[in-house]
Amino acid sequence: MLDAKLFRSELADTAARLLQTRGFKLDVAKLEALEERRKALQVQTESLQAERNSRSKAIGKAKAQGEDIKPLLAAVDDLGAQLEQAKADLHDVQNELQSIIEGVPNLPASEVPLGADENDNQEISRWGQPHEFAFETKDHVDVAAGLAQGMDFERGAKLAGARFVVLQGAVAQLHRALAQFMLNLHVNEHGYTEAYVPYLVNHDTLFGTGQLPKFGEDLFHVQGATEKQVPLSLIPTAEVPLTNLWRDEIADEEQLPLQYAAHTPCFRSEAGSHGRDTRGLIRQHQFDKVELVWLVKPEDSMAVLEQLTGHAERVLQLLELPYRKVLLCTGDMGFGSCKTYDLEVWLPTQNTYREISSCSNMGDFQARRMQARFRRKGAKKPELMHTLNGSGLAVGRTLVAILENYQQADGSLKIPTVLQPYMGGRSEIKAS
RNA sequence: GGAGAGAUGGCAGAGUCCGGUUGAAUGCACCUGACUUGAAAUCAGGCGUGGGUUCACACCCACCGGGGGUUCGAAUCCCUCUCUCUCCGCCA
Repeated sequence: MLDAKLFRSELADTAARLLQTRGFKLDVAKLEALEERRKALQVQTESLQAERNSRSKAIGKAKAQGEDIKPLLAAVDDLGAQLEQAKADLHDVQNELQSIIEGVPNLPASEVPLGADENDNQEISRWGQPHEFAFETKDHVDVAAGLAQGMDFERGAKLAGARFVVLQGAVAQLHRALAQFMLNLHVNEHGYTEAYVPYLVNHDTLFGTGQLPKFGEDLFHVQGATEKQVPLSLIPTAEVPLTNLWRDEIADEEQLPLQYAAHTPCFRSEAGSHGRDTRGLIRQHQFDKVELVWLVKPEDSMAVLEQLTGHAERVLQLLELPYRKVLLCTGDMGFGSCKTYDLEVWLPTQNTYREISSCSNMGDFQARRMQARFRRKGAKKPELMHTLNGSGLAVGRTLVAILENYQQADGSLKIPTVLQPYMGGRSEIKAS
């Protein structure tokens, strides 16, 4: 959510920037009209309230002194109805304004390249050399099939439906090893606080990070057994619970920065993705991810984005997976982000780089929705924090990358050195 | 699942029965000043959040877990939801 001031004093400029950077059309005339109406109604409502308050006070005083309050009551007779009407009108206008403002994406940072879609993203760097295979490579589905059928999509479909999988044996173990390795790295070496969080969250929480009200159809929603229970939704990423840890709170300056890491499952309905990445583990309704979240002072957030991205890169480097780092253009960035780096891992069978991590500086966009603030030492007014998040990494896609990059001619799989301690010291998974 | 108690400012804790100058006593914490070589102690003052009008000074509105209601007026009365605690039952 952007600062309401941008829709008042700087409306024309804001609209121009949104259109230029995100192709987002702001209805300036409508906003101006609504704002004008809002101002008039709010002034009217508040002055009616002020009048009611003072008259009620007078009645109280008169009554305490034993005077006759009947004439005073009569004088206040029609105030109630007037006030009720003004309140209702104001409420309507404010709701309308609010729903427009809530739907406006964040403004990109000035250094973000202008562009319409992923074709305009800017490659920043590449790390590692894609391995030359002396044999015909199999994709991760086929590699896993040769490892005691460790990846079972038929059974996944039987149990739950399309885009679900069952992992078994050494492949399941490798999946777990990856998550453990990543979480340990971030907690032990990068200073993150490990967190275990709810996988179901309420709508206030989803509003805070920006999933609601606009992107509800990307989520799985859960209704309790009784009508009266509050509706919950499965988290699409641990960013949601981790960032919301500080919703409606004011931190002391010295408590910042806060950094959290969590390994959680993530659930996405993938509505609108029919036919995309239908084969394999790339796009599932349920996948695991190790997520990194920072809550920082505004002046630190850009530097922290570099640091955070570096932490995700470190995972790929230690796993010796070739990747590239991409700065997303204005048109390809997420709704709430002001600057995003994607990390893309090399997949030999697709002969291309595929997204495995996305690291974003959300600026104060989420903090404003959440009212997550901090107070500088000696300052009176609290300020909004900046929030950042990044995958470090998506576990399922990392498993894909390992199956494809570490496959051997005989159908076995080499285990990356750093994972071997998590695999009982084994250096390979034999073909079955 | 059954029975009961509760939710007030950064924290603790009055006020709620009997609605009225209560945005809320008091204590602690915190900030500023005085005293002190410095500190402690003491004294004086300050000290919630969001929003609106205004160039500004300032003024006004809302908020006592959330939502709704009664009333000229609600922290206080009524309904409802959520959460916390105690006891019993059940359970990974």
